[in-house]
Amino acid sequence: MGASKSDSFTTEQNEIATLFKALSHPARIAIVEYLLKVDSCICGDIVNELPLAQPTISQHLKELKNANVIKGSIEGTSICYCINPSTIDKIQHHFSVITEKLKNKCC
Amino acid sequence: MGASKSDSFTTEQNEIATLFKALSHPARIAIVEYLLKVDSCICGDIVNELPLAQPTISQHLKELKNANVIKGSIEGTSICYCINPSTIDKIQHHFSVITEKLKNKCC
DNA sequence: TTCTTTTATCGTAATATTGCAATATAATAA
DNA sequence: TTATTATATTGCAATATTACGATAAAAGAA
Repeated sequence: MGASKSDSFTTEQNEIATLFKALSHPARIAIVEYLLKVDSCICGDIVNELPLAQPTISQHLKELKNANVIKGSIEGTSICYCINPSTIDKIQHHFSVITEKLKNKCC
Repeated sequence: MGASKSDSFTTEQNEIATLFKALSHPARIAIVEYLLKVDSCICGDIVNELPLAQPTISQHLKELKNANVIKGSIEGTSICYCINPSTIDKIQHHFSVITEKLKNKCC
């Protein structure tokens, strides 16, 4: 074996895990931070900003897009990527539920 | 190549990525959810709860512990695992910073 | 049209993750 | 002491991820 047994878990568990996986690489964190810094941007900017080759960044952008962390829209010759606020909300909600459950509990 | 170029990114970027990586597997999400449900628990409970073999769960617990998502303390013959609230706080803070930056911005 | 720019995809090598059987370790019970 | 119970570690096969050179595709410029 070696593949994760995703069938054995709920859809919700798989979804939130997929979301976290999208954010589990420093390059993708750096991309999100850069998008936040400049609000929206052209992909070429990211290629100049990060110490990775263009195909690698394109691949990371694809993963972030698949997980709905970012959105991309064609703008002339290049593509404008930006953060998808609803996904950020979703993650934040997940943690606020955890925080709520942690209240009045100790170990 | 194949290894992630973590040297090329900041310590903070690597730290938060490592945290997300710990939460990027449905089994580990299920473990966190179970710990929240019962507050604290004995590892054996988790083995009975999840559709994975004992060594696999032990491995997932180790990863969660390494990332400080959970804490484990010896309690007689078994080990009591529970959520580490400060790590949850750290992640939540990360997202509140993002949410703050997203305000007054649009794409 | 051809050239240039921007981004995506393909192919592939290096490395990491996942899962589990077998085994080891540690602590209590008999 | 020898079980028994609970958890960890080892070793390994299957699979996934990461990175990038080469190449393709798409769109505007000359």
